Amino acid sequence: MGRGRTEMKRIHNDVSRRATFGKRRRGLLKKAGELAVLCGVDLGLLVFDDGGAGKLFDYCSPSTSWSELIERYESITNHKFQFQFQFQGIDHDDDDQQPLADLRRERDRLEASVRRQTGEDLPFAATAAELDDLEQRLECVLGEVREMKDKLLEQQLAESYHKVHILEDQNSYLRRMMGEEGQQRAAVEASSVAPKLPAMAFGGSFPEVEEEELTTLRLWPRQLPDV
Amino acid sequence: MGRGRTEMKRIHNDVSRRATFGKRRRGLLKKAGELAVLCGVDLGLLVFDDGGAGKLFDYCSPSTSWSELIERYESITNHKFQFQFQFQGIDHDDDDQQPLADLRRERDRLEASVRRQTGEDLPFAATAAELDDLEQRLECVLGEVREMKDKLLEQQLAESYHKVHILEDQNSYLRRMMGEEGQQRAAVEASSVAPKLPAMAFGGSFPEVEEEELTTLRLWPRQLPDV
DNA sequence: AACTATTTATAAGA
DNA sequence: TTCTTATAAATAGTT
Repeated sequence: MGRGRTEMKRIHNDVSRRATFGKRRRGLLKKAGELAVLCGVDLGLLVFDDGGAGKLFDYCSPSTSWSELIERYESITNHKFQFQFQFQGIDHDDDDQQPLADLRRERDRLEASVRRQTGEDLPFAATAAELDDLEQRLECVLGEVREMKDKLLEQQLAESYHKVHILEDQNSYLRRMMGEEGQQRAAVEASSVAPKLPAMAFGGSFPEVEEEELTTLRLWPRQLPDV
Repeated sequence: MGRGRTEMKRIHNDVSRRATFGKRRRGLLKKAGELAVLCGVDLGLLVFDDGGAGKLFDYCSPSTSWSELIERYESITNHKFQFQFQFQGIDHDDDDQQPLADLRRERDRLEASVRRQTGEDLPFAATAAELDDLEQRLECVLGEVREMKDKLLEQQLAESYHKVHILEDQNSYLRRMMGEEGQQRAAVEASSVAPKLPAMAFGGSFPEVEEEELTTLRLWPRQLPDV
């Protein structure tokens, strides 16, 4: 797809290969997401970028997780993968983990002190490192969770403001349609939990919010990764 | 691509969903192969067909294998499936294993989602309560990990003090045995770097600490702390 | 990163 | 199902 057909072999020009990688990778991830959503199937896509940063791109369908996918794959293919425990430090480029750094430094100091006194390495070093690693990862995940919670609350708040606005509009329209005598009944608190007004309750004349608008403003668009 | 645009939601008509699944699945697998060949990268695609036969469709680039892909994925995302293994023998009650497994699964899902995340959109639906719960559990586990680490360090420190004490005893005994003339040479600072005293340096007469005692008091028992 | 000429994928129909 | 075809989407080459 493009200007001229593409030979199906490795692109040797470094620049065009990188460009193509970016474009096709994006396309593939998008299509993977589309397939998952349109057909409601579980799938996963893993792409490794060996050049440069050695990044990883992946997609897995919303209803599942990679560990689940792998488990299912294993059970189907009857393969058993041995996962090695490894402790290569994933460098955390962010230096904002000051208390953690302090803790680690303190521990290093203690270990060094003990080594100085005993001339022996700590046989627990592996376990201590494991705990350290575990702690780091937990901190990381906890941070992510908190961030997500913040975002969630923010969006929910925005959404509820939007809902209030819609309800106020409906309310005022309702009052106008019903006239003075029904006003007391219809004047519900806009900010309280208001039951959805039945669409056809007024002979189909009630001005529903446009479906299109509801779609674009809805809280959790099952949007495909725009990667 | 086709006659009319396609709404990106699950196709409800069973026949067209199946047809679309076949077409798009083939297309996706083809494009995955093209990306792998054109750009010379490692990638893998897993698609599960839940309906009917429960078939599995997959592709992985010629230069690699699924087990390798999974290993690389593990090492990059720092997933550890034996994560919970670290807690075995430390957890007192076995009831703690279930929340851990839950936590692990939750974390997998979370990490995948966060990685998928672009811009401000959260690609999966989560309630604030769920995140709250997750946060609490993470905090709890994090607390446990820190506690374990602290206890480890405490224990190691205490044991090193004990060892220092033994060395001091040996040292003073040594001084007594050697008499006044050797005292200067032997009186090393107990807390400084002390070269290991050769056991048989004094004709086998040096009163070694009892082996039995050394065992019970031995500094670094190769076992998990009995926390 | 944007653009656009083309190719490719595929939705609906046969 | 498979083939056909009109049309949407992806993208190669270019700027």
